[in-house]
Amino acid sequence: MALGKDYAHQQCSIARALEIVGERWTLLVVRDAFYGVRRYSDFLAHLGAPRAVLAARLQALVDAGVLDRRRYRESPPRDEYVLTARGLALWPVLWALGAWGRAELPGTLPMRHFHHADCGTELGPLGECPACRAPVAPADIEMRPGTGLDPDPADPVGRALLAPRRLLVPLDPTGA
Amino acid sequence: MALGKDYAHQQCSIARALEIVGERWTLLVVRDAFYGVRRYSDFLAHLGAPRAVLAARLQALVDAGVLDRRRYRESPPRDEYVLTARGLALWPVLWALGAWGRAELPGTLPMRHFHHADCGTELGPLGECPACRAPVAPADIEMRPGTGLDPDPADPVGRALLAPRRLLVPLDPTGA
DNA sequence: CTCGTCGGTTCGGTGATTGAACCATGACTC
DNA sequence: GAGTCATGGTTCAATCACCGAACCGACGAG
Repeated sequence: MALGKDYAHQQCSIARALEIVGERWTLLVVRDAFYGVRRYSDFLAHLGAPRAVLAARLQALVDAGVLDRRRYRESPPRDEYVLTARGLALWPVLWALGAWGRAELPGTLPMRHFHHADCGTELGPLGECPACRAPVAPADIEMRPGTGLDPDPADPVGRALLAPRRLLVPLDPTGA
Repeated sequence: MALGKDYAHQQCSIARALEIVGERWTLLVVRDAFYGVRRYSDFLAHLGAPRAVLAARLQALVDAGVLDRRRYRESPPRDEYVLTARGLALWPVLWALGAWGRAELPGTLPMRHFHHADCGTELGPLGECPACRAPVAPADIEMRPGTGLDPDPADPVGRALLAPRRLLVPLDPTGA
């Protein structure tokens, strides 16, 4: 989108945030990173985005300091993309979007449920734990499948994400 | 973006939300609606988006039930775009984006401050009132200019938004 | 009757996105 | 060491969205 050019004159933190995460596919890449996806091929399989776009988005997110690209194996050389602290701080944005989609867009069953891993309570509308009355960090959230989820997705990443799992735990589609 | 086509297979509330508000300019239109902007020409002056794009976004938001288009004068016929309940529910999304931009993107002064109108306390990072310890509805938020704001914007809408004002109160650029 | 405003639509040019094909590296197999 | 496969991209033509500028119709004012 080349947002930097067009939103530059906007005197607004929202516009500045959208310059970074407002492009097509970008927030879905970040969402998958929270779900534990780390590798190019897994993002590709789960998102269905064109390869060139995915490569551009990953690079832009690394440049923006949202993702960190790091070598996890030397031979053959393989890199993975991991959320930085700045990327982890995007969780409230994803939560707010998901909560709005669940509450305001009719005609669908719940896709995924999010629980406070420590106590098992399902998170409230603001992403907080109603039992502990405190905000819950992404690392302390357990994701469980809902009734609206396709029980047999075509891609291996989607299948691996059917199991209850904690956010941010690295995904291994082959092991599922 | 024609998101409906491409995100359709995504089993995710976030993706469904982005189908509606994920396009370029869309969330900035909604932001301006919270600031009190209601008329086509005011959106145009404040956003700087191309006229055709703005018309398409307004229509899409009306179709999605986020904005309501209603006649406020018969002669000459004039319509205004007002947030519906579904649109008002988007406030947490805008707040989360703005909070992330303020906290994580370095090198700028605060643009705007948001206070609980009832008690005057500045809102906390989750959009809640630290004094009252409760979430604050958009209608109860007062917006005050920050030091990072351009003190003399070119467009009349930007000038009208320099004064402290409550969210959702209709904007009248000519009266400022 | 002319001018100005408002709320758009239309238009040609430019830039981004898409799907498909291709490629480089390294491991694994025979 | 030749062939094959997996990974992680890049390249390419075609399409689509976006852009700025111009135009248009309804209406009111002078």
